[in-house]
Amino acid sequence: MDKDKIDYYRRLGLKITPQRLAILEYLEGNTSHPTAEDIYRHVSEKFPSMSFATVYNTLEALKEKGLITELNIEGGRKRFDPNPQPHHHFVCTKCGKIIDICKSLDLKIQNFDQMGLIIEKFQIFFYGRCSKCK
Amino acid sequence: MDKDKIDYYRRLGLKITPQRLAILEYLEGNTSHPTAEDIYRHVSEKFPSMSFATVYNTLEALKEKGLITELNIEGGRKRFDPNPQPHHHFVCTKCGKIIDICKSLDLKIQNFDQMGLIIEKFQIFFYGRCSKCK
DNA sequence: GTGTTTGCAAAGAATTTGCAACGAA
DNA sequence: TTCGTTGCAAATTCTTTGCAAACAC
Repeated sequence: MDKDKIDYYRRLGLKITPQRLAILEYLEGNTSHPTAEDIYRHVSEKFPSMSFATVYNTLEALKEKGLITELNIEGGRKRFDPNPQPHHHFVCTKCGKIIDICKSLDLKIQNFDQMGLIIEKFQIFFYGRCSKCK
Repeated sequence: MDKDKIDYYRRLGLKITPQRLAILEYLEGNTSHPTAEDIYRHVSEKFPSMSFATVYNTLEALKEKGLITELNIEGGRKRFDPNPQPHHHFVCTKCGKIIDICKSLDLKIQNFDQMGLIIEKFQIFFYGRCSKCK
């Protein structure tokens, strides 16, 4: 990872340790929506002494900075999504694959103020069959 | 609960035990999106000997019959929603309250077939502030 | 009677915590 | 030097399982 990017993370208030760097590198451009375990397995190849606590720690820090999103999808475990642009998700009900749906979807979100609600963001989960499973 | 309703559940293939009845009664019309623990706490007042296994058992059976939906919302624990009509959810990012959004939302879900995806259903989570927290 | 459900206790998965040692800035 | 991070192990939290007894139908 280049210095500019590291400086960017630092300016956000993240201390950059080698472990964190490895996690950031693994997440960068990753569209597989990994679980904490996926991240642990991958990064601990490079840092065999690394613990889960560090993974969760780092993920929590990244979440606070808005660099990743936590996805809670049926199946229990949390998944982490480093895609910074607003998007939605398709979940294959057979194989479990999660696909980013990046197209912007027009949604009439008027009338929420009448209900006294202020919407900050919304997230859509589509469920169905992916091209391999249909 | 009246006999007709019980018969309805029986015809779905559910054996109706007193514990299950109590769970069904608790869920009927319930819009609080309870966790398994909420259900356990409430029903165990009537059946102090009841175990969590029975709660999870029953919820699993109801889920299979399509009578309830499982919601996975940030925070880790599963929530259960007995509202049978298609709807979406608003989650208050401050107090955690979950509100049903029952209005039908037009969503252009064309083009998914071009991506090779077959959509069975979709679910929208809105995040923001509720009337008390804004 | 038959097969399912219950309750218990124990196991299991996923995540979080306490704390001493370490290391980035 | 300072304060946040790491690694370890243990603790928590939430959910599931195995099995004998009880129960619905």
